[in-house]
Amino acid sequence: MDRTRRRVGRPPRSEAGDTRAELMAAALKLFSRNGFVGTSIRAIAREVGLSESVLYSHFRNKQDIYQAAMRMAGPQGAITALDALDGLDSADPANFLVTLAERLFEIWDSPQSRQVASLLVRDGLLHDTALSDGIESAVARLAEVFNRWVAEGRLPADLGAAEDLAFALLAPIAHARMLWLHADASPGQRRTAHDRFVRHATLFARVTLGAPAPAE
Amino acid sequence: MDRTRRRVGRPPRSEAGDTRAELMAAALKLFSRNGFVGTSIRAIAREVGLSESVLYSHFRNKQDIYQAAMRMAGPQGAITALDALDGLDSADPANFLVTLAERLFEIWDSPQSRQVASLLVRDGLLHDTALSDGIESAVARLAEVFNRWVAEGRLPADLGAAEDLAFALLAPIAHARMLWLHADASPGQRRTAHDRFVRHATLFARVTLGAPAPAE
DNA sequence: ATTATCTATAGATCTATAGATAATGC
DNA sequence: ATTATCTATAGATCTATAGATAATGC
Repeated sequence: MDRTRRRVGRPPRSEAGDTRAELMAAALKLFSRNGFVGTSIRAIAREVGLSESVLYSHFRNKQDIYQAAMRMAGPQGAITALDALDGLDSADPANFLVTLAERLFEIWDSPQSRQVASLLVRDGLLHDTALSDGIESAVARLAEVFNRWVAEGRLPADLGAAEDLAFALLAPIAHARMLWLHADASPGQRRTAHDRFVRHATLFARVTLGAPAPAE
Repeated sequence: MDRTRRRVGRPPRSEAGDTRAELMAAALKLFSRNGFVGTSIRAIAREVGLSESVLYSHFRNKQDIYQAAMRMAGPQGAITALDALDGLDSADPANFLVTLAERLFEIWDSPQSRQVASLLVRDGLLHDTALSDGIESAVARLAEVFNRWVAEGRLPADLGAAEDLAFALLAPIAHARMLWLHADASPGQRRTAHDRFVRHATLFARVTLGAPAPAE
């Protein structure tokens, strides 16, 4: 990351790294901290220790760097977590819900996911359909699980619409993510997030299923 | 807002408006849309139809405009809504909760509140303590109400910590606000937000109080 | 010959200031 | 005299390009 200033000309093999990947990581870091307009090509190059013109041999323009960085970070969302838990949902509902919260925490606590969260929030992507679509489809996906539970008699039918229940479980977790799992969250903030994730899932399980929460 | 280009010199009385207020409103609008760094002094001046140098006779610098605009918009938060409902909480708990959701919607649906929401989300204020402190104190304030209800036998004592319950009610509402009650939300998005606010409060009341929701 | 870097620079902003100009209110 | 605006401009960035330079791989 912090190479010393190079001399003119192509650097020798021994000093070569994966420049493109380093540039994308630096870009994601700075974009997430200062936003798209708040981050200059120059600043990204300086972060990696290169001249700014080198970015134009790897990317077409600033927008292209942004897109490449977002593609690299990938969409590690709630849907992924739900898919991974597919086998577990027929076993113990309360355990499923708390495990889901734990799983979401693990995914969203990684440095890169936290940078993506900051970036989503910053650059209008929040107000783009990207994030709200993500929430909507995760809610719909979880609602299917709840409907199945109702059909199987594992969940009372008179609580309310499955979609409303799914929103009531996921929205506080998504909210805690945005508040406390961002790019430069302190260890304390990350603990707060974890605490909120688990306590909310536990409360939700107890109130809707009438069961005590499983031991952590 | 869209005055034609003025001629040199102080404008006659007939054309004078409240320039300072117009500048702050324009600044809030543009900051909320494009962020602090994404908004130039020049753009704010052009929005009001004045030369950019006029901003320096009303404000010290760009940062000063930002602060003035935020102060003008004011902190119309959940605490305000809770205070306004103070008399109601001893009457009908379910009604109190749904009324709170309606009240929060009214406050946060105004154009200026929506601009503030966008701005909070954009310029790191989300990651500043400002917003998370706001949530924390609103949660604490509502938890007091819940504790009183438990003491009065209006709310079952075995549901969980009052603070967790308060978070479970408020976080989805705050989340829906950030997703759908932003600066340039469509009428459809604003309806979605209202729908979410009310449906969540209704569900929450039914599940925790065991009572049917009051008619809207 | 190709690739990965560099230096230098054009042209477009942007913030902020200096100083001119014309209306207002005493 | 004071106030509210204007024009003009200095100085600092920023994006993007042109062209030089040195290592690599055939």
